[in-house]
Amino acid sequence: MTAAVSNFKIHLSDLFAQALRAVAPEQTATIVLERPKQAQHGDYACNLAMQLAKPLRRSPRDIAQALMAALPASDVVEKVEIAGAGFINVFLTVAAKQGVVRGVLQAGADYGRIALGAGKKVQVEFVSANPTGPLHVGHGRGAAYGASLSNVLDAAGYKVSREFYVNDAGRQMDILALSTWLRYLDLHAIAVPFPPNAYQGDYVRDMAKQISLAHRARYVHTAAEVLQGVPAVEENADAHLDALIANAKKLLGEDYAYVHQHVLTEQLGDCRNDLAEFGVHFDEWFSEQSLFDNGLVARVVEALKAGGHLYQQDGALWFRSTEFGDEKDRVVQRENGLYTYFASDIAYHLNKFERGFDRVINVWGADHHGYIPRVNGALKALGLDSSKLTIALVQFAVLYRNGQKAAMSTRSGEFVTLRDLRHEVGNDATRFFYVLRKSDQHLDFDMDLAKSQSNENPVYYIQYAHARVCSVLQQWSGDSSALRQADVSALQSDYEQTLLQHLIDYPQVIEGAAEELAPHLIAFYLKDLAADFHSYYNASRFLVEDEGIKRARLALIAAVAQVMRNGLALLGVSAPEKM
RNA sequence: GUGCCCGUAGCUCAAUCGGAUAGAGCACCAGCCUUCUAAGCUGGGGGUUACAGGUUCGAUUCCUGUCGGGCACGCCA
Repeated sequence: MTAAVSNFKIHLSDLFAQALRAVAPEQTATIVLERPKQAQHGDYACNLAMQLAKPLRRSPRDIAQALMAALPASDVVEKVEIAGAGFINVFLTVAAKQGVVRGVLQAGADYGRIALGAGKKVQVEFVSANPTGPLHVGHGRGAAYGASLSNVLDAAGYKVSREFYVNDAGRQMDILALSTWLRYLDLHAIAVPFPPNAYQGDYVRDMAKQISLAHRARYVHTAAEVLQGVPAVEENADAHLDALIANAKKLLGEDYAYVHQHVLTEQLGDCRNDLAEFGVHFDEWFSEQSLFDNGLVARVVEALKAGGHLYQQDGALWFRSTEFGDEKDRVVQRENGLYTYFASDIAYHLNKFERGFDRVINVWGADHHGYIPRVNGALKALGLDSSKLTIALVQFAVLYRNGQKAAMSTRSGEFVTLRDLRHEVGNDATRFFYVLRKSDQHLDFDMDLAKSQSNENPVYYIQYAHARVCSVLQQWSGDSSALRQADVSALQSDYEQTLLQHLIDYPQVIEGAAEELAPHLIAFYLKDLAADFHSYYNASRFLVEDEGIKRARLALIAAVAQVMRNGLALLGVSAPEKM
């Protein structure tokens, strides 16, 4: 079992460990305490007796009986029962559970922060979209997941660095630069057919207009020059594009770098603004080009060569990734002398490891899963500890509009952008919807549902609960900070017990979400907490005559609101005081 | 064809790294507002967990096979 965080869990584990030593000193079973689904099974259940049944050759209930007798007394334990096949169910005293209210109110925004990470440095790299156009809804999920995951890890006590890998070195950027230039030529009445595999979006025309406005006819060349030696599109679309790029570089000379830089800066800036509006921020924007500029790509290839992991074939340089479990070997340097994306990616990962992170997490689209073995292989070949690297795969979000799949293709220009989605659905609902599924599950994002009726959005359900608490506290108009010292011994009802236990669970939810890299657990927890609060709200009154009861209940719901704020903050969702 | 992921209520999804009677929302039916927000609550019907075996005290969970769906299999990035 991993390090327990809850005081109750640690305490009870310790008690059971003592009982185990007394009953069966030679046994070393792990002590598992879980929260039963049903309240009648107590607050915590231990299956130790069933684990021991086989090695001890005794019936589970006998062993449970012995363990129970050997269990040291504790002032937080109300009673212990044996149930079912041999479960040992522990019931905590009400007083012990009530203590959580004060704990939450005193810790405030820090309630739920745990020491699991022990200050270890972890890097989370996510989004890392090619800066060749607006982010689309698929990127949005990676952004929401990566940002929420980073927040969760931060709350779990890790020192988190959020990073965006900028693919500014590849062919795609050249295609974007070319696309922009061709649109620019079009503005200057130079008739060159626009290739079908170039970037079609309107944003390309916009950039062309900017350049034209700023530099007039400086980059104009004749159609004959542009098309000189270019093979027909119908023959080979890729060769057609590459030849156009080559001509662009030749004709523009040093100006090509300007166009290239301009479109990169524009798109990256747009991407950064888009993400910032979405509440997604990065500590580092890491340039792929820098890996070439400082020679790290060349160095890493040399290192692999020196280690005997490379070989020459068909004029290209191959990495023997099959030795590390990959399906086939991979090219790191092409016949034309250019390094592959894989080569710069190895260099990038080496760089990550050299920066001294204890753990590196890559958030990738699930379509990249075939890429994992070669990256791990390369790390091993370089003598690095590949277990420090975790790839978190995020399945694509499929957008549905009018009950039909919305086509998404960056080049065709017929896609729905993340920005469109945010504006139509709202940032809160968008962030929440994205992390409402396990990340490796397909996500059907039904826009019509998300934007049509706000009351169908689960995020409003949680926010509404928070707003209700705020409303009650406002009408009470007392000193909220005084609730920290409130006597909460009046909290005895089933509704109140349920809420207390929920609040106690919160740090463990953080722990689980951090360990499993699963921020969706926070979303589900908050839905459950909100549901229990709404039931409580409908069944109880808070602003009652009895001062003691009133203060106890207000303290409880103030604690509930605090945990909601904390949880929603991790997901990047606001907690409005009024709705 | 090979590899990875997935298959749970009519729909969208849960189920505490093997636990007790598989749970929510939506939809459907019936109720609850002259007192703190009805974007809420209460109750009801809904299941051979795709299928067939196996492992053990115990399987939605682990293993094998079949069927069905998604993704990936470039000297692209």
